Amino acid sequence: MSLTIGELSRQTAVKIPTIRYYEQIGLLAEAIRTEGQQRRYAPGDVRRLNFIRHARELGFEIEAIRQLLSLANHPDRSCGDAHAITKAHLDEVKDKIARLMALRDELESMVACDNGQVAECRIIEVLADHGQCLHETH
Amino acid sequence: MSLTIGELSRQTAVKIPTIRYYEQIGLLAEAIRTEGQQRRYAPGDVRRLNFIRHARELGFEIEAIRQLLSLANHPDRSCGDAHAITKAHLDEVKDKIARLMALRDELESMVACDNGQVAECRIIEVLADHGQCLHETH
DNA sequence: GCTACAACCTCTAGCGGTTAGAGGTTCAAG
DNA sequence: CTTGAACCTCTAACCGCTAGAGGTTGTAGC
Repeated sequence: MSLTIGELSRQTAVKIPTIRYYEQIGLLAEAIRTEGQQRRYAPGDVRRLNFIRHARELGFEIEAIRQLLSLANHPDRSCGDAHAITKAHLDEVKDKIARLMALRDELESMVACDNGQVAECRIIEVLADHGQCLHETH
Repeated sequence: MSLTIGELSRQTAVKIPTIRYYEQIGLLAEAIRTEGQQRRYAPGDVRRLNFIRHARELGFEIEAIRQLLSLANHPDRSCGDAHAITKAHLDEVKDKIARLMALRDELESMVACDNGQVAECRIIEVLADHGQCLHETH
């Protein structure tokens, strides 16, 4: 029923030192220990860690994840607070999407370079002179 | 004709410690120095640093930029390498967009919470569905 | 029970890519 | 020739990990 840190690591694709790091910074609760001080985990920890990993992959900062997690287990908190926190994260995500889409278009036009010589390569040109950008970054 | 590090910084929007860091890691050539050991830059350095800054803004890693710079300095070579580097980066960006859009949809449905009673708050519900047993740390 | 050994433990130190500060020196305008 | 903004080096911090050294524990097979 209970998992070792290695099993938790395999089930979540989060490396062992990272799990210990998350515990250290308080993102994961301190694990239960055996007599010999080895960590043991419950299935709930797998889900929680998967949530963290997914959020990290999406570029959320640790502090943001801390907020998202606390949202989930603070049913006593007023709905308005939860709403505000979630909305702020949503706005961040929307902004990130917009910026990434601009970047995608820019990279796509750069990739249109058809393997000629560097002298005519659009990638090198665009990087050398950002006035050629499709969109202003920032 | 020659620029101080401060002037180079203003012209490229790259902070002074960052310029010195780039020199330290060999991304920028060692600057020529005055008698009193202060760095002086030529207009060519402005172009090179703008190239670097722009590539960083586009999310290229330092090592990728190092490769792109060496390509840019050899206009006789095929741009296939630059193409490959850019293409790999583009794929990453596209993947990130897809993931963020999925998350945005999740968050959007959570935000549909209309400030009702806590027991019926959709935000708590949705978060609970996505990561059950999200125990609060501490 | 006992042994072998994979897996665990803590601790320190490093990574990339910057940024901030302390404490001292240089350059150029007035 | 004085002033002070801008420069210098050096160290250390930041985030979010990751690797290694050196020692201990848990468990499977005998």
